[in-house]
Amino acid sequence: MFIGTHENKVDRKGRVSVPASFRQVLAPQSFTGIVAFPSYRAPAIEACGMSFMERLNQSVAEVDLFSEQHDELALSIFAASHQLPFDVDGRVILPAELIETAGITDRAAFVGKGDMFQIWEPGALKQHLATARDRAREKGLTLSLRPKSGGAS
Amino acid sequence: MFIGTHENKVDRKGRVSVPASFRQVLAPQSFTGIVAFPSYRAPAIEACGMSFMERLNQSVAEVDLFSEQHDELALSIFAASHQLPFDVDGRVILPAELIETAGITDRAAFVGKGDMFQIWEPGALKQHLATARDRAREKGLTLSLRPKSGGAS
DNA sequence: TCATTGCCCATGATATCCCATCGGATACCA
DNA sequence: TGGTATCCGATGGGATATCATGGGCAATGA
Repeated sequence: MFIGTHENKVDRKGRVSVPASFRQVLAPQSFTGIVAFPSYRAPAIEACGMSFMERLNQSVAEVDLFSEQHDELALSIFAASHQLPFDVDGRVILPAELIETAGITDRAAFVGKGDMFQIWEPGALKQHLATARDRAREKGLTLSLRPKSGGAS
Repeated sequence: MFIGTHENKVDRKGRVSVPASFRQVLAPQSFTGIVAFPSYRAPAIEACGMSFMERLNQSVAEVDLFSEQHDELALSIFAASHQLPFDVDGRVILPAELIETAGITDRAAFVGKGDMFQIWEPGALKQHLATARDRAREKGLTLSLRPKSGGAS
């Protein structure tokens, strides 16, 4: 699972190290790299491993092929996504499009979210976390825990 | 899996490079090239590898997976399909018929849809993506994620 | 014969590989 | 306990491979 926050440098070539602990999560997967796409609701990059995308693809495949719904679903998931392979040292190059949506310049913050993680401009992340915490407190947000059975990983 | 959007140039001879990442997906298949046919509902070209066409063929044979209407649709797809072999450098020549349905001139945008991909005139794709995104949001399209193959998550 | 298609090579831009360095954390030793 | 050695992850930079693209030329077919 992707856990914790790690801030890394984006070098002059646009490369940034994916945190080692995140790479370990992805290590068993066939594609050695990440899949990244713009977040719908925040100025951030969402990212996951290839196997997560395969799960999404399976879900899409259950919708009738050539239906309008299938087309919309598939496009909204895959069109804006980028496959970012690791180099030998576990770095990726963030495409210009994603850099812009997140407002990233020379630093990038990786935030674990369990199955996925996000990549932020560090300042924007700090603000976002602060407001998120306040809102959660205001609303008194709670979480219902799933039962243990079923073999969660 | 076909992921992401790639815009390439159509040269004077009508050749266009299929994105390298798409070629890699097709590499293990027997036919080194793509299968393309006009989109049923959009001004675009639908495309996939030969093995996906074979799956389509099997699905048509098995009645329970496809309704009769889909059967007709699938047959018309086979009729309108073109096999487009790669040249040595991974380019294909789009037939005039497909060029016209998509309104392509000198640029072609390849957009991944998981098991398949589409080829668009870049401007038309941009519009289509915008409307598709709005529609998806309007309808509140959601996707029930399939459980991991190993167990519930 | 001409037009088209497929093969081959050249080119520029970019990404990838490979190696060196640096710093923090831990392990080790006296 | 203090000091040092070692490991590992992050970072920087030069050399190389890959990709998209353009053009020449030969094989093919009408």
